[in-house]
This record gives sequence, structure tokens and C-alpha cells, in this order.
Amino acid sequence: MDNLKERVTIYEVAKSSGVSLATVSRVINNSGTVKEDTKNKVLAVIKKLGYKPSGLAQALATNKTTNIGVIIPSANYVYISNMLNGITEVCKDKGFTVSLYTTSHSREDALNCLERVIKSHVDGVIVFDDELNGEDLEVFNNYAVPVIDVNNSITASKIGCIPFGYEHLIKKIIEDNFTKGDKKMTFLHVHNAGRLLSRVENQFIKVHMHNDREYNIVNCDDSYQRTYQDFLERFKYVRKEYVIAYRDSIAAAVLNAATDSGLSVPEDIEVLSIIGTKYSSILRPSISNLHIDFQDVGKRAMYMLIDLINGTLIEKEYKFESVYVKKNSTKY
Amino acid sequence: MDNLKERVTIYEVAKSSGVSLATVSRVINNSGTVKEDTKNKVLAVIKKLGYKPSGLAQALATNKTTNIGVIIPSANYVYISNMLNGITEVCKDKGFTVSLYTTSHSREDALNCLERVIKSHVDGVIVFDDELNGEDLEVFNNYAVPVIDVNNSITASKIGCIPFGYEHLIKKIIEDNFTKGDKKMTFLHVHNAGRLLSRVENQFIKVHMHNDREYNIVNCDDSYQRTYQDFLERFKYVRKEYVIAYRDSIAAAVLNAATDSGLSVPEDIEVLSIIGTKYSSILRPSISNLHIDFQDVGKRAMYMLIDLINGTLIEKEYKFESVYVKKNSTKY
DNA sequence: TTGTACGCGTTATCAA
DNA sequence: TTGATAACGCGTACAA
Repeated sequence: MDNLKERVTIYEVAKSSGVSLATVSRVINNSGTVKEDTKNKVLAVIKKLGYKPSGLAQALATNKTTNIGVIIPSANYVYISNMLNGITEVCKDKGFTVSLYTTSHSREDALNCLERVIKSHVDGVIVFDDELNGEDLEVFNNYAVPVIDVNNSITASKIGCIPFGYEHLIKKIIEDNFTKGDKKMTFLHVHNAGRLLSRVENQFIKVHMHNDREYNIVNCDDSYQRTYQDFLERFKYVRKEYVIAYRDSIAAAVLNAATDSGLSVPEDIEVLSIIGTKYSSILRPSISNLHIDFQDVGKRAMYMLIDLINGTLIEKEYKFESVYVKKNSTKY
Repeated sequence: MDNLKERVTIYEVAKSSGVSLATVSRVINNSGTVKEDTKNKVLAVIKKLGYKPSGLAQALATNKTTNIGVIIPSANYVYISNMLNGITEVCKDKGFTVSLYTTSHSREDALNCLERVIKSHVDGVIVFDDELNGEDLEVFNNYAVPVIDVNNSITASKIGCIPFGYEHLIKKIIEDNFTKGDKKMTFLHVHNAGRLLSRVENQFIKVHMHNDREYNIVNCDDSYQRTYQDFLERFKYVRKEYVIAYRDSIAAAVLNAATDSGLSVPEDIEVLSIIGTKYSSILRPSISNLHIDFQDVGKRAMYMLIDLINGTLIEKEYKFESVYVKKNSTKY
């Protein structure tokens, strides 16, 4: 029971069943034509010996690994793990395996990742990482490995992308607030929180400027506790405000601080979270947010990647538009 | 720019720099002795040609993939994605790559996974999946691939494990409630929620029986909405209860239902969540829970696996004890 | 210090 | 319908 069997090879199967390698290979892959008799014979031996083909050798011979690489900052953010789930789901269905490459919020590390991905011979890559820009991805083009870039908008012969649409929606929400609302808006700026937040922030500023309205940008740590404390201070003199936060835990910090300062939501304070999780509906008050189904994004990315691998991808860009999910933290 | 370069091989590097394959190989791996001169020459050519060794061929030649497989039900649960992060962190540091294998809550699927993992030639496996028991993992022992089984307690020559300690703690909490508390306890039973919950539930029953106390087991969906509705009904006649839930979103459902039924927490209703997330502290009232740092679990699992691969793992079992994090949803 | 030649476990192209 | 045999890209004794 404890004797570590050496790996059974196709050679031994061939010998043991009295045929050649080629025939065994044909049986494994259902390719060519094999007489029913010999086929069964070989299959029996395979079962008896517990033979499993080496994916490595197969990959080397066919130049296909059935591995796809996923480059992400870390699996910690819910939206990323949701995306990961979408990807793995499709992968499993289509016979691919996911190799995970996480970067550590440093450009050097991200570039290092690219090296490792190239080395690993993946059949394709899904990138969801702000450290990597279009030029970086050219490396993949050079090695002819197809790429889907999520939350970006570049395409090339072997590069497709899935950009997110937040701009239109945030514009509409802000302008609605101009007409129907009664509060000055504040955007919570988080240092180094990536392209997505930056784009929303830029749009926030642009819409305000364009409408000649005042606004606030407030620096904010990406930490519940710190944000909670900061807003406890802030609400000593600011008693009316519409706050836009990056994610629901930060939004919750603002809301809890508001409640604890004797302010009421959404009458005195309104809060909008850009990214929402299932907790957005569980928290009291529930938190309005801009929804994108990231599991769906993952699935779509994978489907696009498969098409790209097969050379059948027609539309290289597929945009996911966010949807406003109105909860109790905002009036409209 | 669009001409897909064929992959540069060690062969071309050798030819281009006027040395043999072997020398190039030595340069790549810093093995053997190479004259400084030729080394630099080769390195220059490598850089010029943009040569990257094929991990595939290397793996085939050395019988090492530097890949480790991670078998999990899905990355959706926060505690799993936390564990995943711990694993990837150590992996990156130690030069391994993570291959993800997700199972779909079916035994057949899980066994299928094992096949694929074997095929893929990983150097080791971390298993965190309730569908797989000790016998199933023997397959790995046969193929001499080291395994760390998380949330289980089996060991073998090439199998280590990381069990979780919830029993002692839950016993203490329950018995504390017997002496200091004033409420009958209810355990939320979720069908098919895995070993971890079952074990806690068994302990819950055992402690009650042993102390000759009454208790309730209530069936419950693993859904916030359903649980919320159910408890809204339940709180029409049950007005005092100590509820133990699997995770904080379910605990929150009970708490919100309590609040909405005019009951106060923790005076009338107490709730304990077994698994907590960061939202446990954010939700109002905050939710008491039994804490285990799953990122730490992931790290430890990976360190143990590396030792197991190197044949230097001494203690094959490392237990993580949970810690009671008292919040506002319970009295003591 | 360097080069030769074989092995790793498959697939695939020919003949037979 | 089958069987040799050459790739696939690299590591590594062994020889030089």
C-alpha cells in the first residue's frame, strides 16, 4: 500500500497488451482507426495497470497545454473571486485548467508574472490587473498566446477585451441628483485603487464641472475602521452630504458613522457604493450600488478566450454595462 | 508586430552563440561550471532572442512541474478565497504555481477532479473539499504525489492534514450559556453544508444531551432571504432564543428578523455565527463568531506541503484552534 | 570548461 | 488496421 508505484507509461501499456505505442495512443485519443478487438484489449490493460497519460508529454507533443492563466492582484476582493468562479466554471466544462498568477500591487512583480506565464505554456490568458497596460501585453502577442484583458479597452490580433461601463450610469445618477436631490456630492478618493475607481472619479469631476456645480473629493483609506473614525469627525460639522464610496464596506463605514452621529439616512446623508456585494442588501440601511455580475464577466471572458484560441472570435470587445441597484441608502 | 514568432528554443540559442545545448542549459540553471566569458555571451544571446525556457520540457525532463494543485468546492466562500490567498502568497514566494480544481458538490465530479490532477503532474496537492475522504486520497499516495488535507484528520506517508478545532470552543460557549445565560439554544441545520458544520452540530447535540438540556434543531436554507422570512414567522411566537448559524450572512438574517419583530439583541435574541467575515464587525449589531484565520491556514498548508515534497515534514498534523470573537450579538 | 548522446512520455507521419 | 520512427524542448551522465 505504501510502495510508490512508478508512473505507468504508454510503453508498458503497449508491451503488456502486445501492440505498439501508436495503437495505444490511438485508443487514448479515439483517433485513427483501431479494430474493436485490440481496442478493448488495450482498454483492459489500461484499466488494469491504472495508466493515466502524462499531460506534460501530451502538451509537449501537441503544443497545447489546456491550461489557461489568470492574472489577478489577489483573490481577496469578492468581485475577483466571483470572476474567478465564472472562469473556472467554463474552464471545467470545456476541459481547461486554471493556473493562478497573483501580482502584489507592484509593477515589477506584475512583469515577473508575465515571464512565468510565458514559461508555463498556457493556451491563453485572462488579465484583470491594473498594473498591466496594453504595451505589457504585447509580450503575449509575440508568443502568440491569446489574451482577454478585463477592465480595459485594447484589442489586437490575439487580444480581446471586456471593458466595464460605469461612466454613463454615474453621469445619470449625478445629474439626477442635481435636479431631484438636495445634497452636495463627495467622492471618496482612495490612493492607488486602480483604473476603475479613477475613471469613475474623473467622470464625477467632469460631470460636476460641466454642470458648474461644486463638489468634494475626500481622501480615504481603504479600511472600515479608519473611514468610520474619519466620518465620525466629519459629521460633527458636515450634516448633509451625498457620499460615493468604492465598495460597500467603506460605504457602511460612512453609514454607521452617520447613524452614530444622529444623522438619518437618506434624509441627511446619502451613500452610494460603486462595487456592491451581497452584503449591500443585508446591511441596514441597505446600500445602493452600481451592479455588474462579475461571475458573468468571468464566464464571458472565458468564452471569448476559447474563441480567440480557436480563431473564431469575431467581436473582440464586449462591454459590460453596470446597473443601478437602488437600495435604502439613497433617495432616488 | 503581428508576426507570431515561433517559440525560441534552446537549440537556436546554442547555435546562435556557438556553444552546445548543454552549455546553454548550464547557464539557464546556474548548474555546473561555465566560463564567465561564454556565460555572458550566452546570456546576451538569450536576451537578444527573447528566449524563455519551456516549463513543459523542463518538467518532463526533471519530473518536477513546480505546480501545485488546489482542490476546492468553489472560490465563492470568503474563507476559501482567503485560504487561496495564503496559498498563492507562499507559492509565489517559493516559485510554485497554483492550479485550481473546483468540484461541483458532487462526488462524481470530485473523483473526476482527481483524475485530472493526476494527469497534470502536479508536485503536490492541497485538498479542501468535503466530497473527498481519506480513501479517495489514496490515489495520490499511489502516484506518490504529496497531499495536505485541510479540515480533515488523516495522515499517511505522503499525506499531512490541517484539522480545525471547533469542538472545544463550542462546548465552552454552550456550557457558559447554561450557567450564565437565560436562553434555550437553537442550531440552524443546513442540508449538505459539509463536515465542518456537521461536526459542530454533533458537538452541539452532545453537549446538550450530556448536560440534560433541551435544544432545538431548525432546518434552514443557506440563503439570506429565505432565512429572514422564516425567522420573521418564527419570531411571532418564539420571543427568546440563542441561535447558532453557519455564517454571518445567515446570522444577519436572524438578527434583522429579530430587530424587525421588535425583539432586542442580545436581550431577547442572541446569535452566534460559526464562520465570520469582516462584515461580522460591520453589521449592526456586530456578530459574535468563531474565528480562524484562513489565510494563515492557506500559508501553513503550503509550507507543510513543501516540506512534504522535500521529505522534511515532521509533524504531519497541524491543528488550527478557533477563537471566540465576542461581538454585540451575544451577551457573554 | 565544454560537448555528445540519451531519456522524459507523448503525438504524428509515414510505410507496411 | 497496425508499427517504426522522428519530433516536442529540455536535463544530465559521461566523455572529451
